[in-house]
Amino acid sequence: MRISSKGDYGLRALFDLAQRYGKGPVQSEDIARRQGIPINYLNQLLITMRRAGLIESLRGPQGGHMLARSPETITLRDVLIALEGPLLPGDGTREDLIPGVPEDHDLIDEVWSELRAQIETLLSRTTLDDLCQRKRQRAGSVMYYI
Amino acid sequence: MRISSKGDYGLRALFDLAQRYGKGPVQSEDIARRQGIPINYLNQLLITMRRAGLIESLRGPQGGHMLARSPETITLRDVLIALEGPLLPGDGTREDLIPGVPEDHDLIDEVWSELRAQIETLLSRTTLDDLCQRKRQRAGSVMYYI
DNA sequence: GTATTCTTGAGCAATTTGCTCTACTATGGC
DNA sequence: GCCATAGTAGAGCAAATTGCTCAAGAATAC
Ligand code: FES
Ligand code: FES
Repeated sequence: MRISSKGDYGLRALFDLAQRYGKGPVQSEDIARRQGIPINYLNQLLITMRRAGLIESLRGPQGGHMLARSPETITLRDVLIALEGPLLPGDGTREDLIPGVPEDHDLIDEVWSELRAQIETLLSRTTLDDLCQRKRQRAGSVMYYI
Repeated sequence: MRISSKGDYGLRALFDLAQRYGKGPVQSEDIARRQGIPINYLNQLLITMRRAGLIESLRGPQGGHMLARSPETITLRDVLIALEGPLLPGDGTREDLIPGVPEDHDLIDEVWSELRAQIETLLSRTTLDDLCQRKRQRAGSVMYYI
C-alpha cells in the first residue's frame, strides 16, 4: 500500500513532459536534471513508460521523449499501473496465498476487488493536464499576491 | 500500491474474530486453521494488531484473542495502517528521494497527500461489521434459493 | 505445578527496490 | 559515409522488505 520511487519519479517525469507537450522531444538528461532523478534510473523508467504506450521516443541528435497522447487523456491510474504494476493484488486476487473457509475467503476477495475498482476510479479522476492547470493557477496567484 | 499478505491474512483474522465478537477469546490456532494462515506468521500479526490496539489477548488455558472494540468501530483503514504501515509514502511525503524543481516537487507531493486522504476515507467507510452483515445476507439468500 | 496459550526476538531464503554500468542501435547533420 | 548525439537493452548489485520458521520465555487456569 505504498508508492515506490518508480511511481514518484515517473510522475515527475511525465509532468515535466506534460508541461512541454507539443513543443518537440525532451531529452532524458534535461528531465533528470530538472526533476532530480538519477539519470540511469530515469532512462529505465522512460523505457517502461514507452512500452506502456504513455510516451514516444526519438533517437539521435534532437531526439528525446514526448507524451504519446495529450495530457488530458493520461490519468494517475495510467501512470501508476504502468510503473507499479496492477494495483492491489495480482490481477484479480491473490492466488498465491492459502485460502481459508470458502465463504469468508470469497467475501474478502470481493472486498479487495471492490476496493481496487474504487481506487482506480479515484486515480482516473486526475490527469496530467489537471496538474498543469494547477501549476498555472498557482503561478498566477503568487504573482497576484507579491 | 499493493496489499501484502500481512493485510490479507490480518483482515481474515479480524473478520474471524468479528464473527465471534462477545463470545470470549478465540485461540490463534483456531483462527489459523479456519482462515488458512500459517500459525507462526499469524501469531506475529496478532501481536502487531494487539500493539495497534485492535485486539486484546489473554494467556493461559482458555486464553486467546478478541476484538478490543466493537466491529462497527474497526475500519479497513485501521486494519491496513496497523499491518501495512502508513498508506502511500512515509507519513507525509517521501523525503528520502531527491527533490527536483521546487514548484513541481511541491505540487506532486500535494497530489500524493490528497490521494492518501481520499483513499483513507474510502477505507474508513467499510467496517468489520459491514463484512459480517454481508455474510449474513449472503447466507440468507443462499438458504432462500435452495 | 503443570499444561496451555500468548510473547518476544532471532534467523533466513526469496523477492523487490533502487539504483549503476556497459554495450548497442538509430538518427540527423556534414 | 562518418560521427556525434540520443535512446535501448540488459546484466549486475547492495540494501531493504516479504513471508515465513523456530526456540525460549512468561502468564494464567486448573
Ligand atoms: S487471497 Fe486473500 S482473501 Fe483471498
Ligand atoms: S518526494 Fe516525490 S514529489 Fe516529493
